[in-house]
Amino acid sequence: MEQMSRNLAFQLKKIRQQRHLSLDDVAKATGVSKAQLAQIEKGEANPTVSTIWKIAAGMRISFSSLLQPPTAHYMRFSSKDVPHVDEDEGRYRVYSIIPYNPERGWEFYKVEMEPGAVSRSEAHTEGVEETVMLIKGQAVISAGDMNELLDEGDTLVFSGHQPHEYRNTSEGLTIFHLILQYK
Amino acid sequence: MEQMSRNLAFQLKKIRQQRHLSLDDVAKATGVSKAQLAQIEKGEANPTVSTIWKIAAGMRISFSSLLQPPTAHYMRFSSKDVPHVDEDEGRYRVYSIIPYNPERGWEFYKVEMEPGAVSRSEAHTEGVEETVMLIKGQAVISAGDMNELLDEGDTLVFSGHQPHEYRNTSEGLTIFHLILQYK
DNA sequence: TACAGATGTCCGATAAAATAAACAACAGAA
DNA sequence: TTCTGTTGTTTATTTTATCGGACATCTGTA
Repeated sequence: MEQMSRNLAFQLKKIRQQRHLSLDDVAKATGVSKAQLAQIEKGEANPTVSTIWKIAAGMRISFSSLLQPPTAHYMRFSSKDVPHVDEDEGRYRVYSIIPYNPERGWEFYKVEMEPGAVSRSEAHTEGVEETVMLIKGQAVISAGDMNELLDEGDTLVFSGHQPHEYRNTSEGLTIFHLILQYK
Repeated sequence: MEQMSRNLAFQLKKIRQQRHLSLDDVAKATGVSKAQLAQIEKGEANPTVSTIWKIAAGMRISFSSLLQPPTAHYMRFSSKDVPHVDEDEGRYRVYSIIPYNPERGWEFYKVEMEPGAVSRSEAHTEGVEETVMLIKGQAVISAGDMNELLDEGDTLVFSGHQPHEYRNTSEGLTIFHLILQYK
């Protein structure tokens, strides 16, 4: 969420400086007060859509150019404090490595399954694509008429639009990475 | 402005109904209050970016899909109350037919020039492209080393990144359409 | 130096966005 | 019918986005 404010702050300041405009100039061109513009450029604001509209219209730019994240940027997700959810009485553990982000459109999980653990998922609405990369152990993934056994190094891509099931068929811990791609 | 609210209203309601969710469901998934969601779906709200972020993230959709205007829609601009600006002592008249819109990225003008009228424009910042379609009369358009004479039916496209000039070289009124394309 | 203009920041007041809770309308089930 | 749960709407309250104006800082100029 304040991811957005940072992008906005960066892009607005960049465009304003590229055009050699002062805050007063932009305020005059957009109808947004100088104070508010200053707050936005410092990333300390949470503007309304009408404010963003005024800025985009006044500056003759698109929304996307205002909301785009700065290029050549990187982001690190620490292995500490990764939120996780348990199923099947703690024998199926899901770690959210990269949470969903509207700009990105996908999310990334690490999953650990104890021997014999099972997880069932309802059908996700419309176009969700699941990508499973098996790191350690063995798992069977079923959906409709699909029934695939994955060993270490195997990767499976399938549509999540129907109910599906993950099952650890090995004697030990099974670990895999999971990407959920939306829309 | 409230163009935005309408799009948002339409798209959110559409997605919610496609997925057979109630306002309570969406409220739980996004962390945005039911009351606010109801207002948004009715187009009576002016949400903040953080609210939109929460909705997009919770519903696993992108911003663009939330802000896109409904397809198969049309919009009429009446010839009445078209705002216009005068230059060169009223001998150069600019009518704003379609004002700039951040989703569209361009704007549309009708221009009327009395005989001998001249208009000079400063260089527009960065990537502005001008398209002139001459409807009636005759005009010379100059920019840098370009110097083009346009007759009825002629069209000229050029970059507006340097100072340029419009001049009516005919004996009568000259009329042309002008599209300004940004970015 | 003093001055004037321009720039970005800060502050109090106000309008409005967001929430939680109460409410009405409606459904299906006993 | 009555009851119970689910839906969307409305209301009251809190929170905050926005504005206008005051302020401090820094120019370049006389």
